[in-house]
Amino acid sequence: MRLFWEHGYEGTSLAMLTAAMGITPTSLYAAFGAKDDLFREAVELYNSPQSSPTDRAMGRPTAREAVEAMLRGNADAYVDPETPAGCMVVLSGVNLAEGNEHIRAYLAECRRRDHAKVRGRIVRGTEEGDLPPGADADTLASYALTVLHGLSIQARDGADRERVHAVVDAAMAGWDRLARQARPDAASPAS
Amino acid sequence: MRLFWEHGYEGTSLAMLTAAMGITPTSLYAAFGAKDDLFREAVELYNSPQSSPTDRAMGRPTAREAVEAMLRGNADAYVDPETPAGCMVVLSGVNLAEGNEHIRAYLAECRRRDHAKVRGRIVRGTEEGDLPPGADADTLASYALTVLHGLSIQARDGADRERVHAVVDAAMAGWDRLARQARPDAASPAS
DNA sequence: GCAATTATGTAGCGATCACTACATAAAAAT
DNA sequence: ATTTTTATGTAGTGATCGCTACATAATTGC
Repeated sequence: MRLFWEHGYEGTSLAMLTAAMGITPTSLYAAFGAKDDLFREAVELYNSPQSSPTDRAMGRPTAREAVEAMLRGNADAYVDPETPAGCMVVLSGVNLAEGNEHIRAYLAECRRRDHAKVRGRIVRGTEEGDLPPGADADTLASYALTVLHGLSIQARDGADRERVHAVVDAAMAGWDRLARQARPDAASPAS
Repeated sequence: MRLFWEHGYEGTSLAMLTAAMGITPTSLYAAFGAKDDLFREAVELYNSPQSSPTDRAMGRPTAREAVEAMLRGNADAYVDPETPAGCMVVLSGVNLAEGNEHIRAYLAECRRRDHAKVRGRIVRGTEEGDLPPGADADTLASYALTVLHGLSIQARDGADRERVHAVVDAAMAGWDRLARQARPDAASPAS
């Protein structure tokens, strides 16, 4: 997982994997199947609920707190010196040769699910009243995930904890105003 | 440039490059040198001032307009169906095998220069008075670039023009409030 | 026209890629 | 104890990687 996380799918060779695991290619293939099977298992481990800051954050009492906690929890993980910088789902399948597009598609699907999680939490916020009823959940979620994905690049470029939290501060500064902007198809408020 | 843009440095093979250019490896090496030399030339072409939305945007009359124009100009380019999605500088050197770290370092330096450009434009805004004097230029620039970098991922994931512009709307919604937040070392305003 | 130079194509270099046939070693079943 | 099954290591598969020696073709200088 750490090798794929750091070097990406194609940047990680079987030789690197077998050396890190202390086993031979035969054993690796017997245990995990092909390279992309192993990669999927590594991504699933990365996304496991007990270690996912996103899943934990969604439980916060309000949508705003949930989004902010998601950004901060992930930001902390991105700059953790114990692990590779940034998010594995964002960074491990960007550069692919012809024939490996399914890796990108798989990771894009993971990101799409994250978007759906955040979007769902925001919708819940409008239902529970901590967000205005006309708030544009889709755009709010896209905005939150854009910042989240951007933080992966910042982390890879060496941003420290203070820096990424300052960016989260900045990202959240406009939240309330943003939430008041109704989605285009929402019914007009009765002035 | 388009091949490197789409597939990244290692995802683009010499065979792909020679096929696209219609020349043989010998001619390619005679004209451009090694693969990383060609890559650098491609990035320089990508970053050429006459086609850089960022450079054009920095000329806007206020810092806020400059940042917003930078985001919108790049966002338009990221979703242009005529070119690969997202930003070449952000996306072409993410996954690298051992031994090619200099490619990431080169692109990270490009991104650092973009940060410096935006930061410089924001500082100018504080000097010219269209931003409060204590505005935290470093954090504002980091925030703008985080959104910018995140937009590259959104574009790769298939976001369309409407979507990325909605994200830019969201990103700019908090700008004025953000600009009023003084940097930590700024002198306290009188009263 | 002829020699020197430059440009281009062919073929193949060693290295590494993901992956596997084969043989051996350990474990389980009978 | 013997056979069957499972696990593991060795060695090497064809393919492709970036790159280049060599030969030929086009161009240039005189």
